[in-house]
Amino acid sequence: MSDNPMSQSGQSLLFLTDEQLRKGIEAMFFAYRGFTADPDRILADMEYGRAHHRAIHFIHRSPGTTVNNLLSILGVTKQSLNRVLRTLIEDGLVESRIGKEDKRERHLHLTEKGAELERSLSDAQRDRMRAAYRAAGPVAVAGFRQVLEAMMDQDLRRHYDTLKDRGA
Amino acid sequence: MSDNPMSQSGQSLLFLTDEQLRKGIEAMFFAYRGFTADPDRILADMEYGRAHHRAIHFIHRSPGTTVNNLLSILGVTKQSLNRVLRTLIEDGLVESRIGKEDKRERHLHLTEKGAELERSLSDAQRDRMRAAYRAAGPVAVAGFRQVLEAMMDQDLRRHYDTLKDRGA
DNA sequence: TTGGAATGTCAACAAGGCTGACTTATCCTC
DNA sequence: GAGGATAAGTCAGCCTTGTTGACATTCCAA
Repeated sequence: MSDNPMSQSGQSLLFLTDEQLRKGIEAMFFAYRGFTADPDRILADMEYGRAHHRAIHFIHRSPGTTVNNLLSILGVTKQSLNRVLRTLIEDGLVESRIGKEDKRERHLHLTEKGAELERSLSDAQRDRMRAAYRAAGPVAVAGFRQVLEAMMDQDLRRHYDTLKDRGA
Repeated sequence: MSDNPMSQSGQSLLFLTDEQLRKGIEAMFFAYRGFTADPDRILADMEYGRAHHRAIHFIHRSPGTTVNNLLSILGVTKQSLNRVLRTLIEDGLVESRIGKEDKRERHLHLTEKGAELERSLSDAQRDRMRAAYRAAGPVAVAGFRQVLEAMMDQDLRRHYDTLKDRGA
């Protein structure tokens, strides 16, 4: 199972050693903590958590999305999402409109108040991302995105691509 | 707050637009799901969760580490860690040895059984990481690591560097 | 028109974070 | 040697956010 770094017709595959992979795994772990730290701090002051942030983010990205669609993006059960959604609706951050075509569906939109929170959360997260991007430079950023995209599950990748293409 | 892509003496800063940053944020979100998916599947069959995986990983990485040190790496409270650690010790995956120098300390080690689980978890996670690395290539991987390292909090970065240097 | 499929809601439970208060054992300094 | 500081562990109780199960509503196709 251990790698042979110089196999494959002499081409250097040193970046595929177990040691390099382990470093990548730990980098993901620590970086993700930083990635969520700023929004988490904002949310902690209110009675919301990371789940609320995720819902707000994707409703902002896809206004009018249905609960079912949101469900498959977030990868949680509808009961779990529902609890989060209910508090957001009660607090007047999200609006749930009964579908015109199919009355079983609920279409989700941010209210002005919801959009405000979304901005403060994504500003915080973007600031950190921008600092990291700036420090690493454009070539590194391209590589960063490539590796992340290759790391996704295929069905999640579908959602990601759909979102990616929309506002480009 | 919106970016001016062509500022800074004509140098292209297109990779710092809000849109690019948003794509990076979503890439992190979806990729992290993939990153944890395989170990999660293995753990779900047993009565363990992601918290157990993290403890096992870092005990494996730093055999003999103290509870306090593990605490600061994982960034959780001792009550939270203790719950996890207790089950691992009871199940014979982790051994807790009283310190030779300082008898207040407990030094943590994986048992053979614990090392076995660690291998099966990290094999699964490494397989995915390897596939992503291979698909993206060495240049992309270098960029990936640079951006992640720039994204960490400074105090976490310390832990990361300490670990990184050890087995290199 | 009726039964199955899909959408969404309510209730209850579990994992794993958290705080606070406390004990025990050990170390170290005055 | 006494007393404060430190390492570890414990108990109790709370919150968020996952889960399953049961159920109502709506749509659509046989």
